[in-house]
Amino acid sequence: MTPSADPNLRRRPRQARAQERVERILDTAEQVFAEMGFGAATTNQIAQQAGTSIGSLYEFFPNKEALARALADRYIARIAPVYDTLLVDEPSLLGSDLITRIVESLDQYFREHPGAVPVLNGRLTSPELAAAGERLQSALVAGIDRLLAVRRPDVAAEHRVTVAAVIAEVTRSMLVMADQVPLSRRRVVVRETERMIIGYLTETIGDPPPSVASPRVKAPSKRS
Amino acid sequence: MTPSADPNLRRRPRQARAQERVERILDTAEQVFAEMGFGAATTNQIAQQAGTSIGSLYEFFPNKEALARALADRYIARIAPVYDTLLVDEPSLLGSDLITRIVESLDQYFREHPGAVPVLNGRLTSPELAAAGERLQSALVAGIDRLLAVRRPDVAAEHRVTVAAVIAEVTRSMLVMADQVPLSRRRVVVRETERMIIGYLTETIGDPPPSVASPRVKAPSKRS
DNA sequence: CGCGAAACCGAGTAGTTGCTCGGAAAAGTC
DNA sequence: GACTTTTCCGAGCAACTACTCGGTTTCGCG
Repeated sequence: MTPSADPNLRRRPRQARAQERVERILDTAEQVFAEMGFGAATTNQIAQQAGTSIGSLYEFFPNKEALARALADRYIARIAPVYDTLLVDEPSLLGSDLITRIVESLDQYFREHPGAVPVLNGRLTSPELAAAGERLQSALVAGIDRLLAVRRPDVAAEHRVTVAAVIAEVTRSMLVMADQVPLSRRRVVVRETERMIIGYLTETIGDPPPSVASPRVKAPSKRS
Repeated sequence: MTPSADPNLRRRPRQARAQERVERILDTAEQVFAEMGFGAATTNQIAQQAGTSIGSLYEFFPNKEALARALADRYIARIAPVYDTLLVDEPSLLGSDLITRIVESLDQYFREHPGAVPVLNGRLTSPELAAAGERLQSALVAGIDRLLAVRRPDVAAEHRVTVAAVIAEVTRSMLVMADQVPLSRRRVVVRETERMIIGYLTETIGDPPPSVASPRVKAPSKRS
């Protein structure tokens, strides 16, 4: 069985030892790309820092760009399930709770996968990685747009997509900021992000959907 | 008078011809750094694309990093007056008008100096340029914080600086987004940015709207 | 003009980079 | 064990990089 050959790999690692090595190379590449940018990073350094040899690196990866591509693919694959659960609608949730869920989940993901931040941030100067970041962001916009469409079918599509894009962008940039702030302030920043977006959403589109025949919803009294 | 020798220049250009050349080199470097990142950019390409020779480039700039440093300094110098007028308080202005002024002025600046966007964006992988971007952002945070302090001396300083940082970050990221969006939608994005920040500010710190009730912004053909 | 200073040039240099290749070691299979 | 396949290695190569240098052209000014 050939599980669809990866075009980013010159040869698929068959033994566990080699698979781990490939992963370790990717982990290191992620780190080095984030530190000095794609252009300035050297494959020799990546290999050495990954505790292997350039020979081994090029045994599996045909060239430097393939490294970036494989990295990008890995991000997409890893974050896909998060997006899937995130962007599935649950009618029992208020709009504001939806925002909270999105922001909190992404924040948690970034805490657990620090290397993903530069990708979302767009700080990695490589066409492949930049494209991956944009794909991720587009998926987020589309998902939020879908959620909005379900809740407020009366809002014009054009306006809706603008709102979705704004929400996605603020989410992204604020979470990146939260990631760079001292750990003790991280929660504060995340909460401010949620407050800001919820305020914007409410004012823009009108959070409580009175017209829709929605089953009653619990109203957690949270705000001031 | 000797206007304090520039440490980024190996020799100061004395003739107009040379000064223009230096500027052109900086303009090109800005463009090339933005396109491919500092690490991947080559000085030979910069020289060629600037319509000059590497010899001339190195006649004035001692090395590649100095190029980035000079570029950073030029940004700081160019944007300083904008910040100065922006962040000076005018008591006649409402808080919301202050926000509008800040966002509009920065947007105008970015429209007139497209090369500045990547710097603010943090997309330029060079310690010097990244530091310049951060300095700019810090200045913006400090300025907003000052404005807030004057208007709401009762708000705790710690909270105030958080709010200022949030406002500055959203301003930055949204203006970068506005810059990358089709020109026809740019105004829309800028306006949404203002609405969002004003809403956040009002809710957070309670902007006292003395006379007029808060203007219900843009509710196009939809009732709630 | 003339002449010194400033500006300009680009082939060349030392060093670095991405990447190859032949062979040694380890793992899998019988 | 013996034989095959996979994995690993790192010296070395062609290409490219940042940067130099000696020489030429242009400017400023009397």
